Order: sequence, then C-alpha cells, then structure tokens
Amino acid sequence: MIQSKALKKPDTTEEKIKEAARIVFYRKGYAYTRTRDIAEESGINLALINYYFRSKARLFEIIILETLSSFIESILEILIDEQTSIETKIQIIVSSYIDLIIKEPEIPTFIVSELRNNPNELLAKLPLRHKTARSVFSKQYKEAVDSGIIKEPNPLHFLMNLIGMIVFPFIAKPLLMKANNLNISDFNQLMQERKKRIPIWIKAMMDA
Amino acid sequence: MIQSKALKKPDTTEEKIKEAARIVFYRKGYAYTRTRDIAEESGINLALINYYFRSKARLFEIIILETLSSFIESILEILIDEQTSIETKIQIIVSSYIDLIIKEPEIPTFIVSELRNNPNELLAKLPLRHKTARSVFSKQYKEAVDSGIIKEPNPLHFLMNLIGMIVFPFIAKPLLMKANNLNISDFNQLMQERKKRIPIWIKAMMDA
DNA sequence: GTCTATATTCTGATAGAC
DNA sequence: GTCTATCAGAATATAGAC
Repeated sequence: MIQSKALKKPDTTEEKIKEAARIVFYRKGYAYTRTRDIAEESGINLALINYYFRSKARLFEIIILETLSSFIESILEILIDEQTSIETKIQIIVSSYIDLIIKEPEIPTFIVSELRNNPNELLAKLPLRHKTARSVFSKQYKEAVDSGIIKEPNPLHFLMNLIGMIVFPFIAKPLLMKANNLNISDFNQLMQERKKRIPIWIKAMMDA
Repeated sequence: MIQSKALKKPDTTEEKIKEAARIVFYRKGYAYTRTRDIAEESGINLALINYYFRSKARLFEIIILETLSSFIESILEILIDEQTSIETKIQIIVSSYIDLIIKEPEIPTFIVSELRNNPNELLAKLPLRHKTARSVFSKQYKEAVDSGIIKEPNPLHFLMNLIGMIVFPFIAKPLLMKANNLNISDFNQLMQERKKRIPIWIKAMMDA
C-alpha cells in the first residue's frame, strides 16, 4: 500500500524538524526555504536545525531521498508481484497513485524541480533495487506481447504513458487551472474521473 | 511553425544579455542563477545587467513570459485552424513539439519549476487569447464526439493526455535515464519513436 | 538539549570614474 | 554606455551561556 510519511505524528525534536522541513521543502523547494521557515513551522529554535542535522543541505538530502525512494518503491512493489495480472496492476497503480498525489499534490513538482539541479549525485545515493522489479515486469510484459494481448513491444513506452497520464496533470496543474478557469475541486473531480478512465485508455493504446 | 527564439544571433548588448539570461535561467532556474553567471555567459560587464534591465527579477520575468507565451501560442495556433482535421492537428503537434523540445530540452522543466513559485502573479501577466482557440477546438472536438469518431466526451482529458504523452518523458528524463541506464541518444531515439506512435495511441484511446 | 547573539559568506545592486 | 570598487541585505552556521 502506498503510505505517505507526512501523516506520522512527530514526537522528538528531531522528528518535528524533519516533518516541518518536509512540509516547507515540498511547498517552496530547497532554494526558497530558509532554515528560519523550518524553525517557525516546527516551533523549535533555529539553532537546533544545525544541532540535529548539521546543515540545511544535509536535512534536505534526507527528505528528498526518503520521498524519492518511497515514491519509486511503491510502484516497484506493485510491478514486482508475479501473482497480479498486468491489467490489475494498472488499476492498482492508477488508483492508489492518484489518491496519494491528491493528498500530497506538491510531491511530483517537488521531485521534478529539485532533481533538476544535481540529478546524478542524488540518484547515485538512492538505494535502488530496480533490477528484480524490472525483470519480473519485463517478463510479464513480454508474455503479454507474445500472446498478442499487447501490441506495443517496448515496456518503457508503456510505463512512460502510464505514469505520465497519472502524474502529468498534477505537474501542469497551475497552467491547466488557469487556462480553463478551474478551481481546486473541479481539478480533483477531473482526477477522479481519470482513475476510471486511464486503465481503459491504456488498454486501448497498448492494443493499437 | 514552432520557432525557438534561442537561435537568434544577438547583436546589441541588451540582446546579448537576454540570450545569456535565457540560457542560464533555463539550465539552473531563477534561484540558482547569479547575475554574475549571466554576465560571464554573455561576456558583458556585471553592472550592465542592472543598467539595461534594472533587476534580476525583471530580466527573469521577461524571459519566462516570452517562453511561456511562445510555448502556449504555438499549440493554440495549431488548434485554432478550422481547416485542419483533428487527426492532422495531433500529428503536427506531436511532431513539431518533440522536435522543439529535443532542441531545447530544459524548457518543460524550466516552466514547471519556475511556475511553482508565483503562478498566479506570472500567469496574470500572460497575454492569453485562449478563448477563441478553445472555442474553435471545442467545437471541432464536439463534432467528432457527436459523429462517433471520438468517444471521450471531455476535450480536457484529450489535451492532458496528448500534451502529457509528449512532454512528460522530458520532465522525467533524469529519473528515466538513470532507472533504465539510457544515454542521451537512447533517450532521443525513444522520443523519435514516440513521434510516430503517439498519434496512433491517441486515436486508439479516444475511441475507447 | 536549548537558547541568544554574532560571525561569515554570498550576491544583487549602485556610486562614480571614464 | 561601460567599467571598477563597494555597499547593503539576507541567510546559514556557530560560539558560548544556560
């Protein structure tokens, strides 16, 4: 199950700082976040941030690595299960991801924006166990291609399309809302519609 | 035709600064760009940036507004033409956008990242003439729905899917390349494949 | 562990000579 | 219009008292 960490109740000072940092970093990004903002948000003293985390940069790295790995791992956990059919996987991924992102809508833009700066350095520190997940899914995907269920031979296109259809509207949200005079509940309504339709669209696409 | 402004040869000092600013802002974003970087990139003196543009913020606003409006207008120009069928529009948009973004791959992430900060303030300054374009396209789309060519009744879903399939891979590029051990020419190869396939996928989706 | 006060650094902007 | 030198402000990090 995809579970956000932002809902845990922080107890210790260290956890309070981390939770506050997550909130502020998600909203404003590293560059525009001042350690003072984190101190205010958490209600603790400014100096304690450096006492517990040594620097703003180190605190940030902890937050973004946790966010990235939980975001990626939660897809991989679904993809890796050999018992689940591809069609079911699609439904699970679409539904749980849209729900997650509606709860924490800043995450996709946060990841995209922050990864722009030092992607290689950051991604090198990610404990990725992609290999097994990829191989399980590739095998399953290849079988579907071989048996004629899916026409598109490249699983990368499949994944780009799937994740893109889920995530892109959230990334483009400001532009989308402005250009079409949507308020936030209009927008969320559209995303709810997509939970049902993306699996249908994906199926039709991959048949073509 | 979609034409990037980044290829113009700058003559005057003012244009040199603008071109350099565009390059550096695209690459690093507003926050990480120092006026000193722009001065170096353009080969002009630091003080001249303020002489010609008064502030870093004003220079930035000029760049991002130009980028946004040219990016948006170039879609609208295609959508607004009543002579072109929807199918042809899709092909034109897909093909010319992918080519444009391969030439200037930082633009999508630049727009997404920078629009996170003050979207309303910025978008309010955009001279949008969305109305006519939207109404022409909506009409054409509605006709296609009524005559049974397209099943998906909401043109917003159509546009989100179309633009998302084009743009999302570029936004997710660092993650995508890392997770699949792609180099830049592998990546561009994938995008070239998408020029042919997106129109087919879109057609299949909208039929479903 | 927590606080106040301060040192340090970085960077946008400008004064003033040419 | 262009340059050098410098100022002013902001923000991270730390020293040192409690």
